[in-house]
Amino acid sequence: MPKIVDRSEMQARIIGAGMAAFQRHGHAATKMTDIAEEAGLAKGTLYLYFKSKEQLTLALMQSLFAEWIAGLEGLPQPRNLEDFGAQVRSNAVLDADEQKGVRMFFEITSSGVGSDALLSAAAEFQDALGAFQADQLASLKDAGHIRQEIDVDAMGRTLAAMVDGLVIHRALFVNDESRYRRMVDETIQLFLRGLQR
Amino acid sequence: MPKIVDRSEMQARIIGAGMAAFQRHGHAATKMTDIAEEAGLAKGTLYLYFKSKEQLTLALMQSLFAEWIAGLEGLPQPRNLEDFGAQVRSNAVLDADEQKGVRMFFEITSSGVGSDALLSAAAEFQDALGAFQADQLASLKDAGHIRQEIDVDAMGRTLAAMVDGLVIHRALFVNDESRYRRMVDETIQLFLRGLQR
DNA sequence: ATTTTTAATGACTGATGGGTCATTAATTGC
DNA sequence: GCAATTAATGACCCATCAGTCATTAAAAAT
Repeated sequence: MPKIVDRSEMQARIIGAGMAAFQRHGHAATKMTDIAEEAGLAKGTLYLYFKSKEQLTLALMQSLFAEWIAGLEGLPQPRNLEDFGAQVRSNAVLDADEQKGVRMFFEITSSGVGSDALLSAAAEFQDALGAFQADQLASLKDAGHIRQEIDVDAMGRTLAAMVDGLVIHRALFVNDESRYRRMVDETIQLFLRGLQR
Repeated sequence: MPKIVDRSEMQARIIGAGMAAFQRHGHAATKMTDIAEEAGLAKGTLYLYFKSKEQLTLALMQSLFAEWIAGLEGLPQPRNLEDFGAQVRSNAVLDADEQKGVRMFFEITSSGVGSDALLSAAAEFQDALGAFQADQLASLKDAGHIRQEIDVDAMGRTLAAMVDGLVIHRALFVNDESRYRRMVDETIQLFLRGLQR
């Protein structure tokens, strides 16, 4: 006799709406009402699925991390340095929506919103990204394409950080697309030269 | 007969207090009262010198940019690649206070606080940083220490972005000091290898 | 010392927005 | 259709905080 609802489906719907709202107006400026409206629900309903804005934000970010990590899973190991460069490029060149996502990511992580839980989730995510890069590097190293003395773990994490640097500059400071393209080109050159044996 | 006060000195005092407060608790969580208390003033007094929190934030950031840029002015041109690597290292390795500053910088720029004015000031600042790096690279290029086909302008801006990537990862995600040191080491190696002719 | 002028103050206001809950709507089983 | 149960709603509550302003303090000039 009870009305039955798929809880996790509902949560996903709310998270999707939150994503859109946060990306449009920023996290701080987004009201719970905005998210509700975006999701086609009333504000009170949100609180049946998340007990606070902070918790919703945490769940949203975790879902984003999972999505981003999943996007890497499918990628093949690079056969050579050119492959690797192409992959770096595709990580660094983002469309407008992805740029909004990056901006949101850094707004939320750099303000202390979800306090500890969120920051450590973000750190874990970055570690996973670094591990992915390290894995790619390791396969290049095994195949003899890069110098043997490279510490692939440290370098993988470093690459993740440097690509983040590019990407956040694109999202915040570099409006000119072609200018950014040149930056990415220089980056690839630097990487290829710096890594090759 | 009037009581006379040095306006810009007072503004500097308030900006200093704001800096401390923002770094301690984050920009969003800092109340005007906190800043006033830090400055040893009453809240109302702040409004005699800045007409809103937003404007105070803008002035604060501009002052921070000026300070950071001034810190570069004194630096000598690198005589060789080792010099350059050492300079990159000193840009990337920050003490706890500087890390707080970095976090504040990205919190404020990635939320849309000062809207247009602040973002374009930040973009201008980044351009100045990039130009500084470009200048350093140009002198290395002239002296024949790096490859001639490098586009020093694009590469300078790129270096600024990549160092920002490292630095923000340190401020937000990498707690382990020695781990970060390894990342910086790998970065320097990559740069030196990638740039040298 | 007194006057004049501006600086500083902090109690107050008004708006905002996160979070609640009594009420209403839906859905399911019989 | 009806009863039972849970879902959804949005008006309401209330803590917070940016910004104001009548009042008080300070200092400069005579």
